[in-house]
Amino acid sequence: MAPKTLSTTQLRLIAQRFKALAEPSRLEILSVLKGGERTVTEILDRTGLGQANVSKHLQLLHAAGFVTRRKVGVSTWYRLADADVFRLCDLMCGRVEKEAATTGKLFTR
Amino acid sequence: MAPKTLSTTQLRLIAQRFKALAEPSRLEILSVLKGGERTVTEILDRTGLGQANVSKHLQLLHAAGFVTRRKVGVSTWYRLADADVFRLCDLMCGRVEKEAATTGKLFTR
DNA sequence: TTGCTATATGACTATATAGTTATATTATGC
DNA sequence: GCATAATATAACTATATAGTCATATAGCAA
Repeated sequence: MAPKTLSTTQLRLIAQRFKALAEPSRLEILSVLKGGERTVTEILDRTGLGQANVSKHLQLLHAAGFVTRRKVGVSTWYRLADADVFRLCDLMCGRVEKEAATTGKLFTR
Repeated sequence: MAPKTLSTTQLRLIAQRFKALAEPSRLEILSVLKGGERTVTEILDRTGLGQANVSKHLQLLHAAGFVTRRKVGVSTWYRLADADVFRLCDLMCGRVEKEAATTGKLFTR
């Protein structure tokens, strides 16, 4: 079972994973990967982000365990590691929507 | 129902909330609040963090909607806004534990 | 070999923010 | 009024990192 209090190390590890989800660009990349396994080039095309930038985001997401990858020839295919990303983002998205409902409406775009 | 794709604004709002959970000190504060409503001074005593630092973290957590507060006399009592923090942290904690199980064991402390 | 494509990485800049110190605010008691 | 306590905030420093540009690496084709 889970311990009552978390060690400093555990707090750092958990915070590090939240940080991986704490950037709009990375959330956008994950959103693309929600559609299925993709190459880096496909992610570039669908997000419009810079190549080096996407590559670094993918390294970070991989280090955080949110995506897996496999190399095929000259390409690298990335995919979501599991369904936790959905659960986490859906929870957060629900909060934002709920707040928008009380605060007023979400600005258009 | 949830939209298929998220707008830039929504991505920013969701990322901002993840960022609120992306710091060990804030996770520690939330962990303290898991034990119930607390004043700032109580949080200071239990975390050992600096006063100004805790105050700023609490402002941020409040702005992100994770905690509510009420003033009583000269004190401010903070408490968790809802149970989402548990769900989010438990999900992340589960990931860290699972990874620790495969990677090797978690370093002691 | 040369050239081309896909991806990764190093160097750099600009920005955000955690933490600290000092100060301001606000409520209470005398 | 004044003093004290609890909390918030402003100014500052140090560090982390998102983004960009240039370059490196690696596979494939001719």
